[in-house]
Amino acid sequence: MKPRRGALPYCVGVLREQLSSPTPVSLAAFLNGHVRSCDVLVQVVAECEVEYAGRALSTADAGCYVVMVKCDGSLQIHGARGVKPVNWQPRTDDVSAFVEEGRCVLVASRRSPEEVVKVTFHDVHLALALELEEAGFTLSGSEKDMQEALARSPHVIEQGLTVLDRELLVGVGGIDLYALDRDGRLVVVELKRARAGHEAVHQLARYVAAVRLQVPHREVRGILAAPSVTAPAREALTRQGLEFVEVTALAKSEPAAMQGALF
Amino acid sequence: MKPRRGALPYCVGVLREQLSSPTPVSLAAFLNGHVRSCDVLVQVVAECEVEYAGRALSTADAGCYVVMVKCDGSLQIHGARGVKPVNWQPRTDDVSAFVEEGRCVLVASRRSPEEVVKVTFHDVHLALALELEEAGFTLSGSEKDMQEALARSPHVIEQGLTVLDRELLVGVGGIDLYALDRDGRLVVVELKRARAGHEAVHQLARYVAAVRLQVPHREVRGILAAPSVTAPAREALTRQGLEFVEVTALAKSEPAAMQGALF
DNA sequence: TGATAGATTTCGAAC
DNA sequence: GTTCGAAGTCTATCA
Repeated sequence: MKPRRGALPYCVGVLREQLSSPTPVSLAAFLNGHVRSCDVLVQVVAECEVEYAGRALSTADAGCYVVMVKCDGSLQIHGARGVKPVNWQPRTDDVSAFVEEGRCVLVASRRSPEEVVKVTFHDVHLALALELEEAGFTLSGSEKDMQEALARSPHVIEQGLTVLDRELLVGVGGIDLYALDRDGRLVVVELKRARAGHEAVHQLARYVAAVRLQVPHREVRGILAAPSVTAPAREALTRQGLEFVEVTALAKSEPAAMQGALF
Repeated sequence: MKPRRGALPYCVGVLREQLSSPTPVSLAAFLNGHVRSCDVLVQVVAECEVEYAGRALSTADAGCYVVMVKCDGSLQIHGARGVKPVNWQPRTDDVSAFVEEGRCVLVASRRSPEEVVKVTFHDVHLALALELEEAGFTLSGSEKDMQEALARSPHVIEQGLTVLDRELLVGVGGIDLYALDRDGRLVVVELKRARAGHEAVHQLARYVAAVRLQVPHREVRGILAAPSVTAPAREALTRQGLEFVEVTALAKSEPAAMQGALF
């Protein structure tokens, strides 16, 4: 790595390069040099304005933001508040910087959908190139985990339930759990990892209708399995002759143990 | 601002404070001193591991991440790829740092839902406190804009249409546009800024049913207005005696002009 | 490539 | 606080 104007002496290891108050030319060179480099995350803290054109149009007035370009070409511009960036681009086909009218401009574009984010830098306070490491990540408690757990222990939903299939496709969309109750009736189970609203009821109703259409001679039950339901959703269930069963998303011991470990 | 161990000389303006390779004690002091300060965004680049317990459970193995805490208490931990952080917490009730077994630990928690994110710092490369500025932001092309435009020019949907109401509440949810056609029939219009799927059809059907219930003696039409529909959604519309009208989300001239301005 | 559904969705508005 | 729906949602999966 050759040192640049404004580069600091401790640019080793994770911190590949740091520029303090770079000129537009050196910022553009810095950006073009590091963007999309393997495992390098580029960050610029600057007064800048941001324009977006694509599925919608937006303008962020000149203000101080943190601009982040990751090695996969994703771009995000963070303001003072919120997890969500002010502007972003999850995938880009091209990210490049240039100097225009004495200012460094970063343009990130993608086709399909055709979109552009343009960042015009005014005062640049800091530019960093960081070399991050990928590390293992595990998540549990998704709907998929819940489905696997209930497929192993269907009695949690109802005594005598036998699972016939998971992710059974009926027309469009898939039935989370397709089962047989103790009386030989078909059971369509729709799972929700969190409180269920009427969309969940609608989904369940669609699947039940699809099964009834395919198997007209059999009785078909519909069960919404979730940790809780909203009141209107429960009414909708009752109205349509569907059922609700309370199931907790995570094994009860797990979160408690985790909470204990954290405090 | 009093200078800390490792603080750099150019800590003025936007860059409130910068620490290079701080000790666990100084990092904890730094975090507790800056977190939730007005307009201050705190960032730490470090080898760390992250645990999350709440709606789900997750663990990120020790690796190099960018940890960001904004002044509203939101937390996000970014890895090398993607706009989405590895871990995050959109709202927190408490963010605090302390030293545990010789390591700085950051804990961000919230009640309702009860959630905790714990970051254990190993090697800390950089810690920044940045003072960001809020600036104006405008977005156009949202469904709300579309609704306003169509309320002004309902003939775009159909000749002779008269808008009676917008966001009319019927039971749960609101009718985007409630209108009267040239023959005096009531018209429920559901808008979508992007391609509409069967959820949009379901929404429309619910609203139409609600209006028919409230006004049993009147004929009620249902129109889905969107730039396009999926094939299954179109079938569902036909099946339920509902209609589709193609409306483009943005005025055709706008995006083209914007694109031109950007390149 | 298109369609569907999940997501620790986030975010904001209405009640 | 609850409920609901939009979002520039994003992302993975499957036909």
